[in-house]
Amino acid sequence: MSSREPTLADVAELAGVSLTTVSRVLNNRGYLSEKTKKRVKDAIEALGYRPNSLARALHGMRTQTVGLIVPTVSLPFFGELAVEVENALAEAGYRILICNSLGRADREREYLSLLVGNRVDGIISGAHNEGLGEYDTIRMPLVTIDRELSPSIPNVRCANENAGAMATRALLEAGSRHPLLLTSRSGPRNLREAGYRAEVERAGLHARVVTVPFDTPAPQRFAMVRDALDAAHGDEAIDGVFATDDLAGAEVLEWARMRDLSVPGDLSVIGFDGTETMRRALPHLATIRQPIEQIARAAVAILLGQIEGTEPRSPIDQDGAGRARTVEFPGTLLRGRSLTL
Amino acid sequence: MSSREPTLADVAELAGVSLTTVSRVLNNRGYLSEKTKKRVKDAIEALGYRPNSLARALHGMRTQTVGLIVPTVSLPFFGELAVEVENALAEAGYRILICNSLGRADREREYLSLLVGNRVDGIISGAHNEGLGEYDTIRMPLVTIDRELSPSIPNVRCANENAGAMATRALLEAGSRHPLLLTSRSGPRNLREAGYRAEVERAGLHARVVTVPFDTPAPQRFAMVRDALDAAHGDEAIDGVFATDDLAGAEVLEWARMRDLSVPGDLSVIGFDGTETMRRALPHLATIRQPIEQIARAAVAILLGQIEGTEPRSPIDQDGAGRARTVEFPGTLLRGRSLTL
DNA sequence: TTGAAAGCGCTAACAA
DNA sequence: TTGTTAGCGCTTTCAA
Repeated sequence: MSSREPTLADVAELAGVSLTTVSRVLNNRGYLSEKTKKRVKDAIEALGYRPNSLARALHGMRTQTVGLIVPTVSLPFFGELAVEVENALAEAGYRILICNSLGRADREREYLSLLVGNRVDGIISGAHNEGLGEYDTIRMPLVTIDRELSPSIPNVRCANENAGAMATRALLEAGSRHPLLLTSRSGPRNLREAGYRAEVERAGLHARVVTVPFDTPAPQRFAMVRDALDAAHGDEAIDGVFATDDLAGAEVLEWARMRDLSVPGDLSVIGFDGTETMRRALPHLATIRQPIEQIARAAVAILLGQIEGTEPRSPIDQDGAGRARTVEFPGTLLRGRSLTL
Repeated sequence: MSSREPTLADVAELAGVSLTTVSRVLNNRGYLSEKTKKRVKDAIEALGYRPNSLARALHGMRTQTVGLIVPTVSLPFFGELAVEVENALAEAGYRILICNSLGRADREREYLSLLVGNRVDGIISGAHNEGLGEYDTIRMPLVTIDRELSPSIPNVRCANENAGAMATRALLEAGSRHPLLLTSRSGPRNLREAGYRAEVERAGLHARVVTVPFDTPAPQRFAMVRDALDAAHGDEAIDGVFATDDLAGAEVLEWARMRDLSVPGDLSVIGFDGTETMRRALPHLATIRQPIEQIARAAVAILLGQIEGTEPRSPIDQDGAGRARTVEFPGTLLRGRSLTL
């Protein structure tokens, strides 16, 4: 807009000192007389000068910026995760560059490039399309959240398998004999599913898994849930559902209402995540709360340890071998009317 | 990690050409023989070279980055807004730097400084603590979303006053005679409130407004809503509530359940925002949907117009005088079981 | 078709 | 206590 941003030189000229002196005042380094200090500060004030962080970073210094890649901050879990990561970073004087991959590999690839191009000091990824080779190219500190990318990259997450078992147990204790799992992608990498399967088998029951992909667009999504649940229900009456996220849990509740199933009379429901937003929206939905703040803090601590080259001697996990650390935090069962009255 | 990122010089050396040539290949400028082009490209590939955008931007060029300030992306409205803004920007080759002010003036101030320091090309602010003088210092393109900051700064928003009236009318049509407004800050700048008041008066009824600040921490928040509604209800039975955001609407529903008020039998409820997340979580909550995508696109269009110096001759609004444009998009009434069965 | 050299705004030796 | 100077990685005249 109005002309260009003032530079160090402008300040120096106005204050009648050299560039170095201004730089010193800015960084509070070396010996300065109070008088020049004041003169420089006044000049800075008068011009509304703000140091150009790009030039600063170019000098080989840190950018003090960390990239965070998530599927989309519009989902409460990732939104809250982003804010917690931002808070943890802010305490250490770092800032965050948030990237929404939307679950698309091309966007994730692009963002990875962007982050490297912007010389962030490190990356936290909570969204990795499996098989994105680009991560191997990354020459900077990297930590993943939730999904594990590779055994050589530190991973922080909720103890998903335990939590999955906990949720399933809660359904069984509420009397469910035919508990069903509603998740977004089934497979061996789905640890919540593994917990569910283990617990169901232990009870001598059989597992039933229904899948609705995470990134299904809004209009079709509920229809898919409805159809899938209808099909399963016709097969053998569903009397309990463990949905691996709370929004899916909400859809189960809506389905139950449509089909005149009383909750928890005919059907118990438990979700996953326990974000603040979903607690406010549906306080009666039982769920497993992920310790988002702890996860964010641990991820940041590990990353900053790598960046600053001083692996913090944190109490959390330590892997003797060459393998990176994996840190798991337990989830918390939040009971609610959707489970037991 | 492994050593440092490769630079232009590294590529040039490996390819056996000059820096200029590599730069040319990168930017596809000037005449190059196919042979050198290929040699350079191979070298880039081999080294995994990624241009340093900071150095590039330092050269007075655009950073192709726009800052977005919102209270917090953990709230669905702002989360979805951020993603839409990001999408609109991406189409134009720009990226986004998301900042969560958390409603704190100090953090907003800090972020403003950060954005200027990072030489973003422009700022979109959806979170302005009133009376933050810093905005006057901003020498770059600036657009506000929702709340108006100053008449000289373009503002894009939902037609809040109309929408507030629409919501109120919906309650009245559903039979409410004592509709109450639940909002986060009451006052003349609250346009949804203005719409509510106008409609209530037109119907010859009296306005009742209950306030629970936006940034009340989770545990206290519901208690405050409950107490305030209890007090109002004891005063004169509430038979309708217009909550100026859907999460507050959800709390009203919860309060009604606690107090054994049937919805919509005893009490009609309508919220505001209509985000995808809240539609999934509470599809039966009537609401006014804000056209988030349109808002985001318009804000980006206006901002890029300023940045690129070609005010797009958009159909939307045009202000003859020196005042900036204000763009309003209508909200949409989404009926639901909380209003009428 | 290619290269040499200056400079973007800043920091950091090295002098004075 | 302050200033001079040489880069950081890149783009861009101006020459060749």
